[in-house]
Amino acid sequence: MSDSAPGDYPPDPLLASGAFISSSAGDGTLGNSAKRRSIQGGIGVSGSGESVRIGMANGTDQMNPSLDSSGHQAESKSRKRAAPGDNWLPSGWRVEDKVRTSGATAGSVDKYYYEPNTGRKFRSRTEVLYYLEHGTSKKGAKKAENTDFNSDHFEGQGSSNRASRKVKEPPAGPAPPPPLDFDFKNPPEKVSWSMGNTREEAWTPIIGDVKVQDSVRQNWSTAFTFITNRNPSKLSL
DNA sequence: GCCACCGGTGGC
DNA sequence: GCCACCGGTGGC
Repeated sequence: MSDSAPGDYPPDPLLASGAFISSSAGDGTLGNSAKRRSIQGGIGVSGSGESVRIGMANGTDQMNPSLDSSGHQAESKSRKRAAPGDNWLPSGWRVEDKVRTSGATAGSVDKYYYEPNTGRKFRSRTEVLYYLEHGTSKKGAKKAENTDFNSDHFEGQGSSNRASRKVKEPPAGPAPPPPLDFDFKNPPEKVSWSMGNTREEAWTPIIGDVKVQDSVRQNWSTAFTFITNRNPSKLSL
């Protein structure tokens, strides 16, 4: 059935920042596959109907206008159904497609988004964007005004996401790390990008002679994703 | 009290 | 008609 290319999953979510690197224009099979709400005859299967993907900017955008002529699926609709794929997801985030197994809507799919560091769960793109902007979820936003910049990044990769009991706003701790950690006022003047070895999908940013940390690069990606999703008109800051 | 899950609908 | 989104609640 599924046949995505074997190399679909980067070894490390931190590497997934392909916002500007479109890998291969050939296999454009992604995106549409999740577009359905099949109601299967056999209900009653318990769990196990889920698939998880790593959030990254997949090379869905084809800058090739003359590739297909069977309909215009441009993104002119930017109200609701604006995200065919998950390209808007900042790198590192996970998406989970959860299939409903009972009830009148059995068979339909719910998407959940997980923040890489805390594992916080979101039910919609709207919620994710809100979180990226405010650093908190709408519901948990009571009076936790914490501008503490906890700049130590974790490696989102650890498989330690499991034992989390309650995933939500830290009741007493500092606010979550700033989702948008990028100094728009002082961007680096020059960045060199190099691809170290062929196996790696990611390019490595270098400023001067110093490699840029992965976490920093990821912040760039997150900021880029957020801005282009949220404030396309304010790109000129 | 929390969380996961389903129901229902507004917008396309 | 399809689908993303969110309200509400049942179960733990």
